[in-house]
Amino acid sequence: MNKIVKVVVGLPIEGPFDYWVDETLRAQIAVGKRVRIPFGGRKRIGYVVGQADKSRFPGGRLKPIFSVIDATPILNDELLQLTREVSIYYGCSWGEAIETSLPKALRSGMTIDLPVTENFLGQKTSLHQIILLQDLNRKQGWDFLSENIRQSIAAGQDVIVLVPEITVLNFMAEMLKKISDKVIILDRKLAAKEELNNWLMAGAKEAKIVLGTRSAVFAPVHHLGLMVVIEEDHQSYKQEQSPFYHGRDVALMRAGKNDCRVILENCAPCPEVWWQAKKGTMKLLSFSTEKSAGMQIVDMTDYKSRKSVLISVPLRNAIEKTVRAEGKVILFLNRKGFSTMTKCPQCQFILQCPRCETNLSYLYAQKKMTCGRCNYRADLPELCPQCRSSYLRSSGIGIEKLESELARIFPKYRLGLYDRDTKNLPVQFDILIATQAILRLQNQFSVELIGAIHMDSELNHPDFRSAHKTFSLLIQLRQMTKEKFIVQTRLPENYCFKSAAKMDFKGFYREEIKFRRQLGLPPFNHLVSIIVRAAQEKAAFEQVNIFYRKMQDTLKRGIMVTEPQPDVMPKLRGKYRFMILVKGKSAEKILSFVRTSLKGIKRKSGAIISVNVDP
DNA sequence: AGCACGCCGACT
DNA sequence: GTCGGCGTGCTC
Repeated sequence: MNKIVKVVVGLPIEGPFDYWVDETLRAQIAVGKRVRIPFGGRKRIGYVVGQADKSRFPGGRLKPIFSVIDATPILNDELLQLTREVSIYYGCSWGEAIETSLPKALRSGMTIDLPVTENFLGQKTSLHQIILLQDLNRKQGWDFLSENIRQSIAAGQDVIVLVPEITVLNFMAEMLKKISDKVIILDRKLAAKEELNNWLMAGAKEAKIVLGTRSAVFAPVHHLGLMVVIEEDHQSYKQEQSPFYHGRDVALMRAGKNDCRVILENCAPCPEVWWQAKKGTMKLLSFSTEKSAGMQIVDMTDYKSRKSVLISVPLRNAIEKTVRAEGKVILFLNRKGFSTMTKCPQCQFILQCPRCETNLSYLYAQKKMTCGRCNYRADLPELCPQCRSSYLRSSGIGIEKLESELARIFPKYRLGLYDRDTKNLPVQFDILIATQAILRLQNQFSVELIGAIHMDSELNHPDFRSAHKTFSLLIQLRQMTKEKFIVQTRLPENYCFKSAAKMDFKGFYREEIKFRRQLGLPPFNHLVSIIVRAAQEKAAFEQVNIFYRKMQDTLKRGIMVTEPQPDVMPKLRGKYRFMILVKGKSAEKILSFVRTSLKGIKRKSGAIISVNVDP
């Protein structure tokens, strides 16, 4: 019965693979344990997913496993099933899904001493219910959340709370410690040893709160009662490498298996999620604002002619009034650094990243040119590197340039900067000039006035989520101001601004859903994006077209394929990128279509194809 | 993902 | 003649 084990590995190949188990190892074998195996001529770690008496492997005699690593399985049935489901949905191998679910210490084969605990999979412990919590009132929203968490803990159940990133995690940790003294933190950025320790504590028997980033959705808790996803649509929940999973969606999968409750929290929910609530799959719970700060839209088309006018008259007046009354101001500009383009006025040469071909930004504080996509850095050249006859001129506005403009306009005001790399909020300031990184602190402080310098850059992105992203930014910024919110735009008639000004959520989602329906975008279809990348542009281009032609030939009903186009990032880290979008009702059907199309096509050397479900 | 096997150009 | 290019295919 246990002569043969079925093993999967953390590689993009399906398996499972059969191995022979020597008699001396048979007693140790169990599903969910790690084993050391010979694989493709080298030693690897494999994960036992099954046992058998005989193998159907046609290749003759099986290789024997070297050893069994774990005394107790590190994966219980629930996590085995969950990772299996994740692998099917996102189109990766089971082994890859298992590997992303584990702390790095365990992937590297470290041995551990794990106590034996049973898990409660399949036992109906609570009502499976999904709540979409729209929390525009921090007090009531928090009361609701903490009450739910408290109830689960009191019932002896575990709670998993997912947060988008570390600042929110630290803040939430303090809040959650008021509810329970057992708050376990899980984050891939922890040191290997600490990560493993916390992972082990997450698996302990007593009820606890596991607080973590994306990967904490796989926390090995045994009696899951509630999952909370804070800022449900945050970008960081989507893994940008294979497996391209979304933390929120895996949370929903996991909750479905365990019959546990889910609370998805967001001020301006993702339209896909909003639609679920509208259809009744989820319950929408809205706590409205006690008092909403006034929002004023300033039409900047009038300012077009006058050069270098960043601050409109109404905004300037509001800043003066606020600072005079000893209030604080945030000016929002979603662009790091000083300038965004550096050009030679003589020969028109533009400084670009050698790997991404994007214009380099200048970081004034660091005196460096940098690429916003990769981590390329260079010094600012004295003269034009091409014609050597002129100094370079910079244009394009980042927060550092805005700071210098403001220093000119308001020489007496204290100015501060805040972006992704800012560690601490400036201690004293009258005006804080910030990128969207400021939203990390949205629950931690607020100001009297927020001015958005131009909100249009987001809206002009060729991304079907851009309208919602803009709306969401507007709503979140508005929540951070106590008195006034001024938005400068050249698109004042756009529904994002109009509905945000009126706090008209229904209006916004009605428009957005209409737009999504017309174009057959989520939630009405699933999207799968296929990115073909290669160092040689020709290789990438030819590969994507080979693939596209094959897809055309084998096209199925209900599946739509767009023509290949350069990706939003046409070149990244030295690789040219082309994209195909596939649309269809079911992600699984799209994926199986993509798989069959992929089979037997001619492969161009150096071209890499990656498949991203729900990009 | 690696690594081995396999079929066409410049070397001692 | 052989060394080696990377194109193709497999890993129990």
